[in-house]
Order: sequence, then C-alpha cells, then structure tokens
Amino acid sequence: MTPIKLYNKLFSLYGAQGWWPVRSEFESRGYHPNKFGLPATKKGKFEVCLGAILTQNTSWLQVEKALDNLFAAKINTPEKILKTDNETIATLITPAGYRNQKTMYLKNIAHWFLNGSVQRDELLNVKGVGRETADSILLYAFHLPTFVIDTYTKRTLAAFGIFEEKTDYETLRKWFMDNLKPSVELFQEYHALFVEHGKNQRLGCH
DNA sequence: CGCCAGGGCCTCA
DNA sequence: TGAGGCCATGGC
Repeated sequence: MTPIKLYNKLFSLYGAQGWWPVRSEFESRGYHPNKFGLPATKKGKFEVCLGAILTQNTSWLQVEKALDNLFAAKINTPEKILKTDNETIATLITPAGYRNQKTMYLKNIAHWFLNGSVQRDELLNVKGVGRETADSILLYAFHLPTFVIDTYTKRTLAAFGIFEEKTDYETLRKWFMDNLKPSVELFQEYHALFVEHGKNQRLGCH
C-alpha cells in the first residue's frame, strides 16, 4: 500500500474535507471544501494557531465553544491574547479543557506569532507546541507542505498493517513526505481524511 | 457511568 | 528514547 493509494481510498470514502476550518474567513463552521488558499489574512492564520492549541486531546466541538467565547470577548489577535489576564482566558476556554495549561500555551503561541519566524524548529521550541501542533500550523495556517501525523493516522496505518501503532512521529512523517510529491492541497486533504476516517471508525466500533 | 477527544510536558529509568 | 503520570472538560 503506497501513500497515494491509501489517499485515494480514503478520498473515495469521504470526499473533499475543506480543512482547516476558519470561521473568521468562511461561512458556517469554517470548512471550505475545494477552496484552497484559506486562511488569507493574519486574523485567519492566528485563528488556526489558536485552534491547533485548543484541540490538543480535545474534540473540535469543544474547541468551537472556546473560540466562540474568545471571539465574543473580542480576543482574536495575538496582542489581545497577551494583554488579557490568565484567569479571564482560562475561563473563556474552559470548554476545551486543560484551561490553565492551554492559557499559557496560547500566550506562548501569540508571542511566537508576533516575534518568531515561520520555521518548524522555531515552532517546536514554543512550549505547548509539539510536532503535530507545529505541523498543523505550518500546513494549514502558512501553507507549507509538511505532513501532519495524529493518533487517527497511527491507528489507520496500523489497521491497514502498514506500520505498528507505536511507530514514532518522525518515521511516519518521513514515510509520507518521501513518497509523495510536496503538495499543500494534498497534505491538507490527506490529514483531514485520516481524522474523518478515525471518527467514523470510532462510531462503528460502538 | 466510563471512555476518550484532531497532545504535550515532565520525570525517571 | 520510551513509558507513565499529569493536565480538565463535556459529549456520547
């Protein structure tokens, strides 16, 4: 099974996903299937950064509630994240869980957004940004062709007998990137399809 | 009611 | 370097 064959299989099952949802730039819940190039503004890119932190080990439904709270309070820029006190942010993002940790992580990513550079190594040095979060931000906010690995990816690869589930992140990322032409659109859709497939598998098992 | 979400950090071998 | 504990909340 090659990466592209697996992609075609998943795409035939679920179709275009339209990730990453960017509600400040697109209607409804922010998904924009077959419409690439989003986010196009700094505001949208920062929204992706916020979501990438908030969704750590948390369902997207809860993240949407946390983002709703932040945006309703007009806290939607790195400057406002940094100037708002921790307790206020923690209260607003409560639905997404880990409120105290994620409050610090949001401040860290806001500082990076204003002062850092868009490089993987630099993102990985931000406390609260691991490999998946870094790759998600690079791929979906800044349109750089890096491959995102998550638990659904590992689970699906294991189910197809391609890799053991405990295989480390960088090994899997390298497998995709060595065997696919670098393509932001392909990488974006592919990761989204893994998540969609993972969700469906979970529902199917119950 | 128990499981687990679109992880990551820290500690300790 | 890898396994285990910890972080928090809510949908199902």
